[in-house]
Amino acid sequence: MNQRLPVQGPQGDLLRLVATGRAESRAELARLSGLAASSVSLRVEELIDAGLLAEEGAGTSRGGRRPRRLRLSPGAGVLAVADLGAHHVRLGLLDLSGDPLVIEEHPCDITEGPRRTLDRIADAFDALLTEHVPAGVPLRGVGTGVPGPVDPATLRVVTPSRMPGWNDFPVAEHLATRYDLPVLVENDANLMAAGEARWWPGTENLMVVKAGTGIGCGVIAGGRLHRGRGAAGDISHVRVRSDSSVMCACGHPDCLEAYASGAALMTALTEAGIAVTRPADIVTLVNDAVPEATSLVRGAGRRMGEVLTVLVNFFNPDVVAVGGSLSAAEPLLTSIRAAVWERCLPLATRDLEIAPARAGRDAALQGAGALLLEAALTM
Amino acid sequence: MNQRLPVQGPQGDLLRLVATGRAESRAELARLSGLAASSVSLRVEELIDAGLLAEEGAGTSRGGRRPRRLRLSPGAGVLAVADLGAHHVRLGLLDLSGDPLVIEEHPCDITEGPRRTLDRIADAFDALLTEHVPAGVPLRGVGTGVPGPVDPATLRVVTPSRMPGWNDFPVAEHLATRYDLPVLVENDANLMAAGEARWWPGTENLMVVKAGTGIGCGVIAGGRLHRGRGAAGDISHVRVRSDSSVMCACGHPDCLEAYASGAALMTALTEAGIAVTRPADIVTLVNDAVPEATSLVRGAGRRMGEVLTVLVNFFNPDVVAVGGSLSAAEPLLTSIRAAVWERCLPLATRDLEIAPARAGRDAALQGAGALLLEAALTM
DNA sequence: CTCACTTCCTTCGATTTCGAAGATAAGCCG
DNA sequence: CGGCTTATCTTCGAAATCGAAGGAAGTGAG
Repeated sequence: MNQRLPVQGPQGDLLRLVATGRAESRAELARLSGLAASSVSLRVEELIDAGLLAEEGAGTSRGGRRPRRLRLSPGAGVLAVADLGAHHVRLGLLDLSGDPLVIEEHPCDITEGPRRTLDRIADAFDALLTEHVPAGVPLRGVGTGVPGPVDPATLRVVTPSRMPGWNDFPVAEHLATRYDLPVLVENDANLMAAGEARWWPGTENLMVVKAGTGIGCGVIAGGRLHRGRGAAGDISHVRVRSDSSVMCACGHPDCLEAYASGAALMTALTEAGIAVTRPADIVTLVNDAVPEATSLVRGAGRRMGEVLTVLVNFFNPDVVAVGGSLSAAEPLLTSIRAAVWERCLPLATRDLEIAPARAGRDAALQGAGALLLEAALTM
Repeated sequence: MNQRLPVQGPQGDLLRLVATGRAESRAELARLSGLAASSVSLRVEELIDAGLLAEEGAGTSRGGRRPRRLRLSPGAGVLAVADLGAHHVRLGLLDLSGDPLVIEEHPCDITEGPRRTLDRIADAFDALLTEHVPAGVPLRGVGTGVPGPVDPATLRVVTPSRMPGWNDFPVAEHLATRYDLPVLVENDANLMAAGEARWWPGTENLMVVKAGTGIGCGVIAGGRLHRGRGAAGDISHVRVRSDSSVMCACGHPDCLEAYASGAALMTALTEAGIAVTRPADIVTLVNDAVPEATSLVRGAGRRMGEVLTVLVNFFNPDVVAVGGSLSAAEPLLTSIRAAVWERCLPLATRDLEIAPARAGRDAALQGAGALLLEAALTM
């Protein structure tokens, strides 16, 4: 089950081009890889013989002979990916194109510490593999998202605020002892950004904002995930303008999170005598036109927009995608847009799109697949 | 004089590695290019025969035989680069390693419009070429920085605020009619960032802040210049927190530029009855311990730091380099640091360096050389 | 329908690149 | 000084890659 991919050389490039959906025929592979068409044919032949690629019907003509469409063979392998949240873990299996085979969600308490949590995930992987993957189809890589910063150099979790016992734990190494395979460990917002990027083809610079219980943000710069030193994308502890002064858990006053996160909105609603237990409840209230909820969401959007103004001027992205459970509340996006359009430089907003996230609930898992694929097919 | 470089294939890679200073010997070339040592030797032989590379003595041993040091041949060619400011143009010739051969500064009024300005620059180039470059040494590329946003797709200047007559002018095309060569047109802050990056080897993510008459910023993300859609790096029109309210030229209140730019400081000093005509005068006043000047610079630094706080959390760079004429005033950097350290996430500032820019006055020209080289040796 | 044209893919000899082995030139150390 | 180690660079047969030519399979115009 641990058979390595025979993809050291140019074959890896070809496989990756097909896996990521960038190429579907030998001709496209030749164009994108820079190899001669004849070499592509030879390599593709080998990949088909190795059971990694498969021919599947014909594509649409571009004015000449129709291309023979190439796909990753279903037997080429699977990836096991997880997205660890505070109380739940979402995990599943993907094929090598990053498309989901099976995804499920389990309750899970990260305060149990890294070992138990990771072992639970691995057990769940094993169960899914036995049930859904025929014998002989190899597992090609394992990846997980964690709700905290990850040092990209060591793949350890660093100074996570809500993950007691995880600080400096070598997550990747621990998983690698159980799976002798490429292992990916990444912050959940970063994974979400990587997943969302698949839904915006051609978009080189993308910001993905996750408005849920907290406020997360992932960044795609130049088509690649921007990690910085592992902490990139934090926008929740930016100081916002405000009349009063609210202390944030981080010890500073007036953080965005203290005003605009789902948690902050829930607190405010509860204080107003309106019962909510999850951010999704806020969306329901807004849809039911409860004025307090709508007004709060508007304020949250305006404050997020205010922060995004700075970042849009600076980063000048093509797209700002807004996801997370709160994003289902219409007024959020509207007021973010209003704030950004009003205050940003015209040049920065000229072609800017501020839009709902497209990837849906499995964004992070899709992102894990995309990154893992790159890793698994590069070595 | 317009002989193209014979560098389509892997030879281009090798030449680029030598030109950018990343490799100095055949062995290093082999390690960095991924080619076999034997292939490298063959290619290098050809490049030497073509007069592009030259052997120059021996390098230092790493424990075995000493490498034969490779350099770009002085006859390999030159680049002509300019950095256009509001009242001056700084221009010169570089060798293919990006090192300056000759640099001079002319007064120049960009309000004369693009044609006359660019023709003046080209005339100056021609004069320098006749005087400083032996016949037979070809010009390999031409580049210029402009004090406004450049659309990376069309290489036109777009909606520049202080360049009347330049809007949408095809700068690159105009230069290309005179020089049948690779042409580079780029925003000046971006060039400065590209130039500064040469002085921070190994630094993948870098912000360069230029504190002069205005406030500019260039961004290196993942080792490459981040352009966004052409407007990236603007930080001058970010709203800062303030008690009073000052209107900025852009039409919005309380822009950073209205408080912390050299122009704003000069206005404030003049109003206080202290005569200044250039940002450099402010530095003199600070060095002479004039309290009003020092206090103003401190305030400017604090406000810049406030804005940088947001960006450091978001972008999580390795280095923030502060340049521009105001950066010579000690208190500026100090108060920027204080603001960032105080408010940023510990994780983001853990390994952050906020330091004076290293590249000096010719940063933009060096950047033009670096980018142009990439362009000239890639095609 | 025919014919010109485009695109996709393969065949095959020429060229490039590789990689193992060896030659060359140092440093280290007793 | 003279082996021993390390590193750089070259030689040469094997393997991969290229590119021109051509066959295959489509489109579209007359």
